[in-house]
Amino acid sequence: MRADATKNREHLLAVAGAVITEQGVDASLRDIARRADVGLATLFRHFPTREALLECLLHARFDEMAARADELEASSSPADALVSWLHEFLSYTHSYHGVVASMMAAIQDPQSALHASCVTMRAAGTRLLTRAQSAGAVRTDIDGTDLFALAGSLAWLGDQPSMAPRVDHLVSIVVEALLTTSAKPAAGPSNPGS
Amino acid sequence: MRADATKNREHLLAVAGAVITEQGVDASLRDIARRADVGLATLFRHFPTREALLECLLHARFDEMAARADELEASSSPADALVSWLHEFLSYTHSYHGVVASMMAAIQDPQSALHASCVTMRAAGTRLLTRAQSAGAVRTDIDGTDLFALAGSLAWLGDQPSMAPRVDHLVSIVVEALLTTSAKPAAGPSNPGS
DNA sequence: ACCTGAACACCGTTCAAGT
DNA sequence: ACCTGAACACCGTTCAAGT
Repeated sequence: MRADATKNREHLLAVAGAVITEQGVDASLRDIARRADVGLATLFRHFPTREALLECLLHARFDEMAARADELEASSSPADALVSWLHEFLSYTHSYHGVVASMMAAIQDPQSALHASCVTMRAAGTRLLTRAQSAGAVRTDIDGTDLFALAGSLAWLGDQPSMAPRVDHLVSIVVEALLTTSAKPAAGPSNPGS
Repeated sequence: MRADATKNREHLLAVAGAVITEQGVDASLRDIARRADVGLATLFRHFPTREALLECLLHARFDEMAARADELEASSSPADALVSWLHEFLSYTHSYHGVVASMMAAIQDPQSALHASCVTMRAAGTRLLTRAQSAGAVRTDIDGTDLFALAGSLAWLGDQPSMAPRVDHLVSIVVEALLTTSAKPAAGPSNPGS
């Protein structure tokens, strides 16, 4: 790649990151090119689709999230690791308005530039989920895609200004529904002590 | 209103209903006017905003949903009424792709043409929720807006083609989290038979 | 009183023409 | 090899001009 091309590409990514953080994933591509002082067609050749641009922006953080799952797997209890990771997923997606819709579309479209990253993300969550299920900490009637769906729907809720303040509360209710240890300790003492 | 105006208005509503059912709430208004064989400006004067058009399309069904809540209140147990109503809410919103996002925005914007209808809808759900809570059938740490949020997030999930098949399962999990009677019968024999 | 075509400022996408 | 301006077909919104 020619030197000016690399420079354009990097500058475009920086500007796109700022604009999308500010306006969401449906921000005007024309506006991004304009702010980057670059021809619109230049943006399109570097990133042939909006999703290709998104992928370059998100790739690093997606990998971090996968690595974070490994860390949590080593350092926390199965249930805590899963719950912590879910919270980090939510706070991350919250910084790019509308990104969950793109992720939901990409996860089942192998043609999408975002596909691989989403599969990686789902795999990381699935790892934590199955570990928690093996430990008997989480109900076994859901799989990694169900977890992905629940996380996505809660993330979407966080994108709605009217509902954002209540998301933490609703997350705790959904988490409680997943954990088998929430056996209503007050209700019945099935096996309380050792 | 002049006779031709009424005719235009009704024809526009019929066409808009068809197009939006087909393409979702973000369908092109220009396309709707075109299919209705009417000038674009005519559509704009009858319905000054997209939400005003949506409101006219949804109003009747919103009222039906509120009436349906009353019926269920009279005919079913508190828990069954709430769960049935939630399912009807989901199957209804499913027929207008993207409508839940509009509802979430409208519920806290009194300026929105959709505001009143959404408040009515939330009130209907709240009625069933508080009845179930009074009967001790549903957890008391959520209110009508939480219910609206959960219903909305599940409806959004149903709009995502990749996740639609799993929504029923996830709904049942969320419902179980709301009901206080879901004391995990398989886990511990607290009170199995009579 | 109501309708309409045209204008305006946007958008994503493509491509011939430049260097 | 890379960039760009201009063209194209869209979009929502507005308004002067028609009947």
